[in-house]
Amino acid sequence: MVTNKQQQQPDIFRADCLSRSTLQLIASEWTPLVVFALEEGTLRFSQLLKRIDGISTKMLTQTLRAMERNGLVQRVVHPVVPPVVEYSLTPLGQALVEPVHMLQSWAYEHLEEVARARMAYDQVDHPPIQEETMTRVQQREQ
Amino acid sequence: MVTNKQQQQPDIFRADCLSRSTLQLIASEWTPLVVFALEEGTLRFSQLLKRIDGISTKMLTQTLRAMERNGLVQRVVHPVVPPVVEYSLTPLGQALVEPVHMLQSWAYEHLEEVARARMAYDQVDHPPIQEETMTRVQQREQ
DNA sequence: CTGGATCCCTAACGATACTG
DNA sequence: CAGTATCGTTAGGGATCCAG
Repeated sequence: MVTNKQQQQPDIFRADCLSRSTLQLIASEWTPLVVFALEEGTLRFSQLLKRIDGISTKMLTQTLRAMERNGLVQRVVHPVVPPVVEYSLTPLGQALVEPVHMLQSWAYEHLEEVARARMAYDQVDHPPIQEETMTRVQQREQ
Repeated sequence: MVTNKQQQQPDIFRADCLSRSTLQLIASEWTPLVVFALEEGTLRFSQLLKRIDGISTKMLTQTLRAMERNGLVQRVVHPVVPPVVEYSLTPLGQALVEPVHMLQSWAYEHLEEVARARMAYDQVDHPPIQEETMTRVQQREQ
């Protein structure tokens, strides 16, 4: 039975297309960072926590669980005390490395350009952007 | 002056690195879709609204404003009645097209793989994922 | 027509404390 | 060590009405 609501032709513009939710896996604040961190190999929970500056245990757990559920990471629990849990990318997760790297490259390369654009925008009139139209991320950096 | 807190070497793992917030421009639910929509040319607000299924006027406005501020889109207001406002990608925004396309490709190609991973995960024991560990997006698709 | 302003509810998230 | 549980705050975001 492959007769669900899914089209043969995925269409990112349709709200009910699976590709939408698939794309949004990486539209999370942390997923790309986890991908980067695990890119070079297996890491334990605490190692990830240290590597990814600013993430809380809650968000790390949450992100890892979601990624595991979506088949991006593998979670291996070693039944010892104290517990050892290792995370690594699955092949599916590794397939994501390159695309996400391109985003990183873009970010690195255009970092100053973006910064300049912001300053320019903020200086020009632009009736003081009301808080509602700023994302948390943007406010953080003020 | 280039002597702000920014390193010569951007480091995505640092919370205070500009590249972090730059990367997160596209970590928004809607930004990638706006990029896709504007990829082929200029569109008006209402056209974007129609093209991007499921977006609200508020989120579209918000997303466009953020993208404008960050130099990704250009907003042109034609002083006519009724008003005409056109949006298009700046060169900076166009530079984002390719990376984001790779994500789209990844999503399209691995769509079923992800779906299968989810089903497999959900069937196996896995003490019923508590709501807290699911993102809104994930809940939506249940 | 465009899109700003409000209202309001919910989900996201950090911080902290706690357990197998 | 690797999380889970809980609490409190705040941002996200839909719906709606309004103005230029």
